[in-house]
Amino acid sequence: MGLAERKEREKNELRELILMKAREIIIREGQNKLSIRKIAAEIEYSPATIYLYFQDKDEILYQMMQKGFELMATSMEDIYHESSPTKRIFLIGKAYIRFGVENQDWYELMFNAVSPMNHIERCKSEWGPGIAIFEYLVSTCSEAISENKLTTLDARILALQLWSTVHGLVCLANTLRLTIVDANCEQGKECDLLDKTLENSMLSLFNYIV
Amino acid sequence: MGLAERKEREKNELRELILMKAREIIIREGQNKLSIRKIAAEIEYSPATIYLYFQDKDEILYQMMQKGFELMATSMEDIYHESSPTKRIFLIGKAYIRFGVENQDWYELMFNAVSPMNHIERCKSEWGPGIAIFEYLVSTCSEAISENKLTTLDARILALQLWSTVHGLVCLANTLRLTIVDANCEQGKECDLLDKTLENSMLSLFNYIV
DNA sequence: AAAAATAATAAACAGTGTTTATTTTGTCAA
DNA sequence: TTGACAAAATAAACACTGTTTATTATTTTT
Repeated sequence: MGLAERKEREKNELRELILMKAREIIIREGQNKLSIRKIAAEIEYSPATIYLYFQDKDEILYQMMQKGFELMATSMEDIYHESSPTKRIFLIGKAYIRFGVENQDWYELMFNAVSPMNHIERCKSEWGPGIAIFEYLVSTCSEAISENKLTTLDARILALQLWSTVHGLVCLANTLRLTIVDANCEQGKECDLLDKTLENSMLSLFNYIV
Repeated sequence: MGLAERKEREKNELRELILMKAREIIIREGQNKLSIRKIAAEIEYSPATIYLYFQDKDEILYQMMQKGFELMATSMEDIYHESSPTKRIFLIGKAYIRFGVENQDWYELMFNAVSPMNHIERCKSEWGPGIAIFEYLVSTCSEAISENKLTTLDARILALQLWSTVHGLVCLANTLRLTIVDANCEQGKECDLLDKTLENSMLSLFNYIV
């Protein structure tokens, strides 16, 4: 008697519909324009209904964050083909920055927003995809370190250095701080400064061996 | 006839009172709890009155940002005594991170918030104190480069590398991303990872000469 | 003292997230 | 098929938010 299953399926379908619409709104109007009431209006349910499927707005944002990680993962797929770990790190950095400036709302959600993290407090150690990306970077750093015989370097610290650099760059760019420091670097468009700084960071981090 | 002056003074006094209360609220309850109505209640005026002294909330946030820069500047005062530019850069980095994690709300306003920047759009090139700090870093980098005879380095790029790294670290720490990646690094308290990464960055950025 | 200018406000508008009590809908046994 | 029960959906309210407008109170000037 597939009744319970059907019920379950229907519940999941509405859950997915809510997330889908939320995604559409974020893409169309930006993250800060997303509201429970707007989702409700678009799926033609009352706002209260959404609370039968999600604990609160934070949980929706948390789910959106997960979707963002999926997006990022697919945008980085072709990098894995690169065999040289050093070059791979460079490509990861470039792709990371690219994703960050081209998907500002997702990026904000994934790496800057605190409200979806409030939700994590409850279901501890659930920032899975985020950790996965970082751990991938760590192991790539390990490979690169042994390839370049830079035994003095700690892979974890190196990974964090890289992450901080690109994260810092993306944040500064997205919040218009680079525009101010360097007028040539306008929001949205490809910015030399970003690439140049990343390149320099790579060079110095690998002790000018690259 | 000091009437116009008195009027002007009174107007400025209320302006300052508004900013003072806003500051108190931010310190007491955090930036996202700051509201026009709360300020109004605390200064015992109606919310509408505030709009006679400030265009909108963004302008208040912008003014708060300026206060934040003053705060940061005073917290960095003793660094100027250091004569070695290389050491000075390191001290700036440490002080920057320290300020960032200890004054999260100010930091958010100064280096991450977009809404006060909306206000900048109107009164272009007004992120003065922010630029000042960056330019100070650039010139310190220049000194350090010539001191260490690293003529291949561009002072501006180097400054941006440094800024990105510390900014990235502060952001990751403040938004709980470091907590997740490294369980030993809890919010608020001094975190080894921050210092270690900064140290490593300094080492690599200066080509292991330091 | 009357007129003009300035300052302050009450009330409304259009939003926000969330909760509670109520109503509608669907399921299942008698 | 009908009545009982459970599940799903909602209307309405609560407590907020930023901002505007028309009105009232105060102060200055004539």
